[in-house]
Amino acid sequence: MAKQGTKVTVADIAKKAGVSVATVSNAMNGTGRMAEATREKVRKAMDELGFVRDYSAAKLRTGRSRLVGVLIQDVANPFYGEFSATFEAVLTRRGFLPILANIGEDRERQASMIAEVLAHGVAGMVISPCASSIAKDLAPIINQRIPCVTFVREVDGLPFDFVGADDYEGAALAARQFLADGHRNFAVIGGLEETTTGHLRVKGFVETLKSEGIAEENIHVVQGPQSRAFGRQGAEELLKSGAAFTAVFCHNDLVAMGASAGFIENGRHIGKDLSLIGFDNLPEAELWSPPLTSVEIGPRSIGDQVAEWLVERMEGQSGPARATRLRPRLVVRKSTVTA
Amino acid sequence: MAKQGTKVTVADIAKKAGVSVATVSNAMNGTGRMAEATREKVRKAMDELGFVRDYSAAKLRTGRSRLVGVLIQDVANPFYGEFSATFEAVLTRRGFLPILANIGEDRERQASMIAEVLAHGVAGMVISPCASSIAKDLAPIINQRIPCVTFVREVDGLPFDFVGADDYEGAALAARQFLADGHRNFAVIGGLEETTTGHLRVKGFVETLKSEGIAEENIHVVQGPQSRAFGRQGAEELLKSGAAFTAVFCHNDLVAMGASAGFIENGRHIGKDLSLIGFDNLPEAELWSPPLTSVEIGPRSIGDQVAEWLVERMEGQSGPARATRLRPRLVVRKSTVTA
DNA sequence: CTGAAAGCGCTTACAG
DNA sequence: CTGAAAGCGCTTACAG
Repeated sequence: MAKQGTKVTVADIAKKAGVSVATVSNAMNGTGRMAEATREKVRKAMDELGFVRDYSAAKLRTGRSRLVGVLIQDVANPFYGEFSATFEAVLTRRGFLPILANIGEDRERQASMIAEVLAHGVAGMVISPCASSIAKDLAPIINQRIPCVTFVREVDGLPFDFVGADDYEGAALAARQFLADGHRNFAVIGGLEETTTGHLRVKGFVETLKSEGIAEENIHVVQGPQSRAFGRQGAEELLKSGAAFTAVFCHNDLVAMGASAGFIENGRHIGKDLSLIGFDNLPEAELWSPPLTSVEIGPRSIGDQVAEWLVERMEGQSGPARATRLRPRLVVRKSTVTA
Repeated sequence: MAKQGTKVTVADIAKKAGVSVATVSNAMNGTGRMAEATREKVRKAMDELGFVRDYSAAKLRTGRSRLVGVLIQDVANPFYGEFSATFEAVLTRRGFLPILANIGEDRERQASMIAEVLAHGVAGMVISPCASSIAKDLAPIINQRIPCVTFVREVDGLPFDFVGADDYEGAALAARQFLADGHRNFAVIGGLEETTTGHLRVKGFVETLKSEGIAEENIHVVQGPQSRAFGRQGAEELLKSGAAFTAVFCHNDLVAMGASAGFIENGRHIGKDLSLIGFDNLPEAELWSPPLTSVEIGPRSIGDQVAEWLVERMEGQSGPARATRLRPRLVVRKSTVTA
């Protein structure tokens, strides 16, 4: 059935089907009008010759591509895994395919991956910028005039749509829950201060507590990378400092899971003598023991919104840059108890 | 600095630098020999004009591409997330970029994603085939003569390299641990029988027990999708059946985490009256409460090996298809106790 | 090294 | 619908 060896082109299909190359192209792309019988003839010829179209030739001719760049911190981080899965589902449904690159927290790698992805001629791009990014780092995307949506982490001065969560409010929800449960001594295992998420979550938590009369010396903050390892390390640091606290807010669920292990190993009992709140409400949060109270922001909602906006832009919609911060929701489970 | 509007081509660079297009191309690709001063002139012109090379044009001309297709079940599954991160790291270091597509357990989607990825002119492809796949499903890859490595799930009759884990032996390790701990009544929450992993893990576990004198009626098996949700459902089914068991082997850690929640909600105590073993040793296993005993097979080792073999093939290495099943290792933690 | 040219496989404007 | 042709931006063989 499939011809092997030399490449099958639209010209071969045209000859086989007894039509012009223009008709083959139109049949493939659903452009122009044509009798159903003609379309069927073309389809049959393609099948018989084992035709595989060549998007890179089409891209060269039209300037249009069906590839989309996705630059994230690390796809092994479950938050970005969930995001990517949703984003990919929407994009492939629309006929696009994602090119994925992990950039870590490395501005140099981010720059070189932006360049690589652009060189592949993507139709659009989405990026959650690495820590300490500034607008200039993303300039090549602007110069290429391709649509881009940033997400999760915001960078000032960019002409791109942004989709994130209301990090400040999410942290405030955690603070209010702890206060309602009667806690008076707090700790935070926060994310990197050089990211908007890291900064805003610590800020939202601390400011909310202070506005309710909690003194600064009763709020102990450590900050670092948003990883399981740092969660555990943060827990150990807090314990070693001798600080008194009964309620711990973590940058995200990964950090909370690491912290949970760190606290338990050192004799604390989550959901008994220690309350713990995470962020993201990953699938594991519900299954955790005890089930983890978490601020839900929905990587899947973010993925959907990012994909929608990017597709709109790729389809030519113009207008000023939009920004949305999805409303968080606190999912209370057994890791939080009254003081 | 960067010219906006019209596209900057090698011809523009050549004119600006006062060299030929051949020299520009050679400078870009490190081909031919040339004075360092010439190379520098070209680099400078590229910078000043904001040149972005066009791989799709190069691909059309040479037939060679720097894109690689990655077809997996679901990147939101942490196992595939870890795999993808490792694979991506190796591939980008070698100058390739991955196109990622999730195929679920859907043969039709698998077929259409294979076609899409091929149409983008990838230099190679890696795929963990969906359940019930047969060799014919992957025929388009063979016809296109592009290198391919399959992994995790094996399909008979394919001329591709395969990288997986020794699933049978991994399950046997779990069985032997339970036996050594004195258990006599067992349950399995297995994966889909239509995948080699699902089939071999159940088989390895059950056969090992039987060979040690355990009767079939003391081994209760349920099988289904390798998800958290099925883990919980499987736990509930097993409890409802009234079967007696003190040791449960799960297809993987995701299933084990779901099962863990299901058992705990129904009054069982993991690491006390119930022993639990997972598979994959995800980062969460160590942090779980109680820490989860798991068969380690290493998505990262698999990612490394798949990437190495694919790159070798893309660089032209021929020879018969290779297959390796990485040796599993049981990581014993507190979710397993003596009966 | 230069310079001029061909050609990869498409899409599309054009005349019929 | 056909048919013939141009051209997207590269790489590369060729003669110098």
